[in-house]
Amino acid sequence: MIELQFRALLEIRVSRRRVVLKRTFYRRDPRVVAVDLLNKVLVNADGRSGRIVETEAYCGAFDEAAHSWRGMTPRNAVMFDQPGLLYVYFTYGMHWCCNPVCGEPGEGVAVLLRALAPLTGLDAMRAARPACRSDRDLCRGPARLCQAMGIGKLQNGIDLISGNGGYSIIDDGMSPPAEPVAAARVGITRAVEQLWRWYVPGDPYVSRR
DNA sequence: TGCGGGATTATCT
DNA sequence: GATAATCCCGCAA
Repeated sequence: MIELQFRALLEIRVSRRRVVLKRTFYRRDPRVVAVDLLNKVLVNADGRSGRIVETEAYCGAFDEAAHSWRGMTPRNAVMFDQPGLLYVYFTYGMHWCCNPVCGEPGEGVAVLLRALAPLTGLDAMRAARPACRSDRDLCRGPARLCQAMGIGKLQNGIDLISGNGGYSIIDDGMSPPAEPVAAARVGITRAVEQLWRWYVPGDPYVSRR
């Protein structure tokens, strides 16, 4: 009986989270979503989790640095799909990076997750990143966090809101920082002047200061 | 602590 | 055929 009540409570909580997250992603400018995602928690159902401390917005047709800038291709199709899906892409011949999709279906906008502060499942993260020397570097960088969290080709297109793909983003009550730092995006050659990277000021897990 | 170069392949021109 | 939303290691200081 008690367990049933607990379960019901948990489900209400989870569904509230989903409502919050749906509102976070749906019909919203990726530059707003990028700030909103700071201090939220990326969760793998296997127990690994980390707090999002650095993000970048990619703004579709009017952003020359976005994969979606030239329109839809097989690779970037998920970016044009429903908000709340995860767009995962392969780059530099060996790395995976992940982006929650936001905005309106068809817009092609998303937010690159660039760094996490590891919270739980550190042993699994270390095992997934044998080359990593320091826990500080486990999730400090977009490809590092994917490797640590177990995100790759198979996770392209999973739904973060339902959590059916094994991953979700959770609001555990911590608000985004009052004064997020806006900075230039990393590793791009076009639209470099846009300050569409944001991070938590002073956080040691941010990839570049 | 910080820099420079090599790794390695899907994707698009 | 060139490029890429990067990482890691070695070396210098």
